[in-house]
Amino acid sequence: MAETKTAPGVRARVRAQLTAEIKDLARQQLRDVGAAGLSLRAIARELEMASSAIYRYFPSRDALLTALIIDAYNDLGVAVEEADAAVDREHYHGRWASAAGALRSWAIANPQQWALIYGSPVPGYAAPQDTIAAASRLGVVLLTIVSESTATTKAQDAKTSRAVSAAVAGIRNLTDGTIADTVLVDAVGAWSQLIGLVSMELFGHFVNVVDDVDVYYAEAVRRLGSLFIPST
Amino acid sequence: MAETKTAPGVRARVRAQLTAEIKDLARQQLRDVGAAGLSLRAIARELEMASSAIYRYFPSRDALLTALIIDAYNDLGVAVEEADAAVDREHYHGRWASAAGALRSWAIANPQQWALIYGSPVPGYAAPQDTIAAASRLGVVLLTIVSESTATTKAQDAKTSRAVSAAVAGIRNLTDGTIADTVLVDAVGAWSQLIGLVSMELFGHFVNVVDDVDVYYAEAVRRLGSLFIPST
DNA sequence: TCGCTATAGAGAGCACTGCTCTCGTTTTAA
DNA sequence: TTAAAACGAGAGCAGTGCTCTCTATAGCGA
Repeated sequence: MAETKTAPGVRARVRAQLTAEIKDLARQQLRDVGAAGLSLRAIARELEMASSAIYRYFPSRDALLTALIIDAYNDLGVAVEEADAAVDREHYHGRWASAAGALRSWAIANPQQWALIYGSPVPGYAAPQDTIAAASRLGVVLLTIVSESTATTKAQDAKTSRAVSAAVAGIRNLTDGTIADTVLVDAVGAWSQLIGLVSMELFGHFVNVVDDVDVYYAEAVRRLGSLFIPST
Repeated sequence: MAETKTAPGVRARVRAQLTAEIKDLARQQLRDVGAAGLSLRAIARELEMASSAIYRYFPSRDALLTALIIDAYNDLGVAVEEADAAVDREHYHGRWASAAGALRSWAIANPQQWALIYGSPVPGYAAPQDTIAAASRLGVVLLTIVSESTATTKAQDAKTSRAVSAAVAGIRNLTDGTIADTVLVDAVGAWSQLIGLVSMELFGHFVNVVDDVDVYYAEAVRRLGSLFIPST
């Protein structure tokens, strides 16, 4: 005996914490010098350990970035989910506005992480399978709002072609399947527009174009929502 | 006499050509390894010159990238301008579809250059003033189509708030100023949506979402255009 | 035509990067 | 208690952007 029993894996615990510490420092570096300037050696230096030791926790720089990407997807997903959940279920316009607002707020608060997930794919072009689950959270929220809001009016005839219907078949997996094709097309368009609006703002394309982005974004979201959400 | 008169600057000519050669090799490297992997030394190696000699032509790696960015903006601008010009002036829906189609076609043909201009800002966050002229070409084309198409129906009352009107004041510089506020808001939204759609596709966010992007994009563009272009 | 100056290129070198390999040490599991 | 797995350190390799110094030369004015 005398096994001191330092919990199932005192080593695993310190490992998890050190892993988190590395990611925190990486995020801090992201803020300071951007993804391009993220340096494993600098992180090791700040941790006062040999640079080679970092590789016990992340096998490569890209692996660290991938971990940060997944975290960012989940972070954003949670933010938008909570914003949606904070509004009365029947108030679809409110839910849409709340979710869209949370999207932009999160992006402004974490611009480098936004760039990580919606900017150019940083590594050689590696979109690991691990990310897709986390990545779909945002889409699920937005599509669900649209889907639920139109559930009562689904009798409208969808006069899109069969080709269009097939083109958006994949996205049906994220909905309950009862949504009309025309609405689905508009919803994906609206989704893309939100991403576009936020990216344009954060990446500097709205300079000398849109002066008061707060006001403009709110108006754009409102008009966007009124396209497919039946007026109350 | 006997001045051999080797043209005003034989040296300037070879310099211009070498500069172009460097940019060509850089674009090639962009295609192969992406912006992150672009290496001045590798270019110098292929040119069979000392790495330090490259700095006679571009003072830094970022300067090279900036030059490529400006070229990309102009390239894209020309492509969209030509697509617009190829359609009968009065056929606004056709012009819109043609311009939007050219936008996506160019992006698919030059994905790395698209990433350069609409992805995350690669350098430390330097948006040089030189780029803004080239960058606005796309916006001018899109806004002009919308502006001209609604010129005949500008009598519609713009029931947006004064705040919204002020928010989009900057963009009026790119139009003739007679466009209604509501249309302006929609036009900037449509513009952003096009950027968003193409970025989503190129950056891999449409995997398992939109299966036939060709068909979907065409439909999205059509529906987008019908928002603010009066039906023929 | 001559000579001076701006320009082009070469080479060495600095500080930095990601990553690998080896070698002790320590924790864990059998 | 012992063998195995995990950990950290250090040296080292190949590569990077960029700077400095040096030499040759092309193009200009006198």
